[in-house]
Amino acid sequence: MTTKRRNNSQDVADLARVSQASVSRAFTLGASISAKTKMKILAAAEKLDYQPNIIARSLSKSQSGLVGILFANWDHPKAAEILKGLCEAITEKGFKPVVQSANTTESVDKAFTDFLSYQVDGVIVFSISPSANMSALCFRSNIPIVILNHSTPGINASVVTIDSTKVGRQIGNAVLERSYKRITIISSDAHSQVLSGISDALTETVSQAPETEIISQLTGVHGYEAGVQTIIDLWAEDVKPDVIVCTSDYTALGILAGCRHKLGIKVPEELCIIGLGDIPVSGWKDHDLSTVKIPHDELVKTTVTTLISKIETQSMEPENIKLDAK
Amino acid sequence: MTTKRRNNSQDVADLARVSQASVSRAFTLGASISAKTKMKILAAAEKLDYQPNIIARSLSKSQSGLVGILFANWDHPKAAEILKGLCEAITEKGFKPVVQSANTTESVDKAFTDFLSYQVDGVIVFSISPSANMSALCFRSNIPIVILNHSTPGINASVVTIDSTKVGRQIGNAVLERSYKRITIISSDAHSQVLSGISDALTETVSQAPETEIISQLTGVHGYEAGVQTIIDLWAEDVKPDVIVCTSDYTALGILAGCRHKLGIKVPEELCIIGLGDIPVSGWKDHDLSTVKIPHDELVKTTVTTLISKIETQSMEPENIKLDAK
DNA sequence: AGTAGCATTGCAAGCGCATACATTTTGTTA
DNA sequence: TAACAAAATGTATGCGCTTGCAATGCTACT
Repeated sequence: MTTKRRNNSQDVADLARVSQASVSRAFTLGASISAKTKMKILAAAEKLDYQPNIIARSLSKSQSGLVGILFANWDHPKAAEILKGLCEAITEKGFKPVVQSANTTESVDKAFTDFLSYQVDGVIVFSISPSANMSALCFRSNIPIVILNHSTPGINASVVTIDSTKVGRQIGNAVLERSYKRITIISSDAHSQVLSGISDALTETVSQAPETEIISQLTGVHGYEAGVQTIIDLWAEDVKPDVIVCTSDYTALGILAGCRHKLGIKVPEELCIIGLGDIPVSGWKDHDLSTVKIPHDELVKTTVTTLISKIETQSMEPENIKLDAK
Repeated sequence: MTTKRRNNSQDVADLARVSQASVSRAFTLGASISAKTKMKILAAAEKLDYQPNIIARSLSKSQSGLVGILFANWDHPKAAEILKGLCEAITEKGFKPVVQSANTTESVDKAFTDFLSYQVDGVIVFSISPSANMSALCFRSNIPIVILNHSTPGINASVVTIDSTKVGRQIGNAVLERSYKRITIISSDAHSQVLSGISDALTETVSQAPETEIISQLTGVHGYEAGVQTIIDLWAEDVKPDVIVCTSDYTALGILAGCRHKLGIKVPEELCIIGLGDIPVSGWKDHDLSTVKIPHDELVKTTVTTLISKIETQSMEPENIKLDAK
């Protein structure tokens, strides 16, 4: 079977008895063209299944309308929601998202060079940072980068995160209000900026109450099973906090299960568990967790808005945007 | 700030003192070029931050290397995993995924025309079907479509699904083996092919055992809360199955919670709950569900492989591929 | 040395569209 | 109705790359 060529603007022009340029104008918003010929052209286009070839348009306008999304953390409880939000917001702004998955340094670099090849107009990075090399390259090429949910100092890129210091203070205040005394912090990622922000602010806040203290801090605990094990270990070592602050809701659920089914600890009577992340499960009736709500939707929208505005203004100024959590 | 033009192949050619065509060949696998000049060109390219402009390449080769992913069901428990799998598999094959979100008829059509504009080489559709119009248009334009996890007859597209008939038989056999007598089927999507396949095969299988029957079948039940309510309603109406087959694991969890916390029904002693979907929660220790495992990974890989092979062979033959579940 | 045969390289013509510029048409005003 | 401004259209070029074809360089063999 011979592959029949797609119809192009010239074909439409011939059918409508106008010049190719007019066809182009008919499909360009605000171009100088009369209503009458525009009608004629659109009719002809319809008849020929014609759609402007955006690849060609991209080439001649030297901007592709593509936004690269580099997605690292697919295990994030809200991964689907976040990606959906990004894609929809990007589409709504008249761009198209090209998604790449990457989590090692090499694959991130590879993804970035691919993005450059595809002439993306901007890049959104989720839960990871590009190498200094790549961010510099993008900077030279005038391609703005916005990083969501991860912050690395010294990168030529804008960053959108939650205000972890504020979250830490909020948790701290909540803890003080309820007169808890012994705090344990459990997190998965030891190097997370969010963690250290929370940890610092929490430490500072509770330091004002003489009898309240952080009795232990564990990192590298990730997921449900690990949560179960962790709480068992803590009790075995006789480390018994009355509040546990947990940076992942899944882990929080594991801790909860461990308390109830293995150790017979009453939650929330004997032990209060505070999670961070707002996974849907946590709202279910048979669990009782306190959760810090992260405004993912707002984070996502802000990210896209920031990027698009940078694309349109050709601005490469790095911005640092922090949103409040609840 | 004046936007400096990205370097192009001519710039590299000038620096390396060769023709522009040679630069192109240096970046084309298997092109006729000597090792020596290739080195020289690559060095020059490196120096200039040069990356071939894939947009231009696409235009001249009239194939974009883009694959459209139309993603409808972001609430699917494995949405992130599936999308990740699709993106990675597509990238691995040397293509790039462009993701669109759509669930209404109009937005699907819009997404498809966008895909056509972007000259995608193929389209993957998840959990929804394109309109007959669009599939016909793609057919005329030689753009293969593969639909994952949804089947609509009479569409010019290939379909990859699980073999629901076989799943239905498997469940049926399991039910018979354990001598359950009264079956209730609960599903979210009334029009799902998967459901009817399971339902039919299950009906047929259990019809061989005289005392076993399907006592009720509910559709439109979706999510945890709905599951809780449903089981309460059933018991209130004195409809008391000893097995519930549930096409969504979230709903299954709701039913489970309802049994245990609201009605005091012992699971699995008094009632067996069978879920379909394999969400991670279901493996947790404090739940006891039977789950039909769906080989998402295999489905995803098969989908991509099928699409790419169609792209490369220019084949528009619709295929119907069914995989086994466990 | 001469030359056939092959590997390299250069040349130039597109790919489909946008757009600066030239040209024609339309509308406006005296 | 002439004269001129504004709007509409056509013409021609370029975006950066691939690729058919022609020209060149090289090897091997007589």
